[in-house]
Amino acid sequence: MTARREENAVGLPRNYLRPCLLLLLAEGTAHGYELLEQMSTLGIDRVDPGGLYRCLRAMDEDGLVRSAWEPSTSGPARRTYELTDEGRQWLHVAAGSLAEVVRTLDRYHARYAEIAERHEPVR
Amino acid sequence: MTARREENAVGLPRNYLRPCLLLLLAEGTAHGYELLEQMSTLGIDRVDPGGLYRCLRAMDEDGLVRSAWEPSTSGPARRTYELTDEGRQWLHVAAGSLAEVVRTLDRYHARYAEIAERHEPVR
DNA sequence: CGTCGTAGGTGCAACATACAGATAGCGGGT
DNA sequence: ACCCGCTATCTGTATGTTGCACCTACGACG
Repeated sequence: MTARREENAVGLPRNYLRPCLLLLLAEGTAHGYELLEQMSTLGIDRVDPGGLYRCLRAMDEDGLVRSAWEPSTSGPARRTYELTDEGRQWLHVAAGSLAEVVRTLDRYHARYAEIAERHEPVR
Repeated sequence: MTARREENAVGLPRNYLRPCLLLLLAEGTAHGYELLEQMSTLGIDRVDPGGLYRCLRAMDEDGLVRSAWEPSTSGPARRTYELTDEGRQWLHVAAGSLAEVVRTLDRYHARYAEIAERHEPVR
């Protein structure tokens, strides 16, 4: 039970993190913590740092990004991530998929509106 | 490893099945197998029957739908599902959440288009 | 009788995500 | 010197959602 985060709510697409990170990296090289903060500008707050770093490493292994340790002048060392050509391609594909999702969801909504009308007469 | 079903592609929202079934049921009482076939009209092909029936039973337990066995004249017995008021409410909420998802995805796309422009100059 | 179409169902493994820490460097305050 | 808070990365584990592979059962048709 444990009242989980929120009674099974419908949420963002599966595997949404990857396209988000790729987009941010397409806008410019960055390191993990920076990306973590910028995620909120994409409409996601409360990103799990663990998941984010794991995702970055997975993308590194998949060759979508290239990483390099950057000795910091102050504070702990940071790993900067740079998008590869393959990553850019992947981003393009993902953007297409997301557009497809939007189309599907629009169809859903149109259909929902139709039946909702029947319940709430024109005011 | 097992060659993963499909290179981790980005897909539809989490828990999308529920809102879909609720919408179809809002259009009229139906039984599982019927819903299974109608799912394709919502843009989802290849729905897993197991998952669908499980989802229906879960919604029944949650009070979103009411089910009744219908003795069939020919073929196996079928269980018909009817939307409850609570289910209708839930559908409304879910539709709102999905609209929110679309808004988020639109923002994503706008931002993607901006950087894509830089790579493909105006032709 | 075998097989097809209808109808509902179980069990399990893989995967994605959430939660909860651990570690570690640096700077500021006391 | 010590702790605290901020930056920064990472691990371990529980939980939830999905997909895959099956199984049962009824009726009709050849």
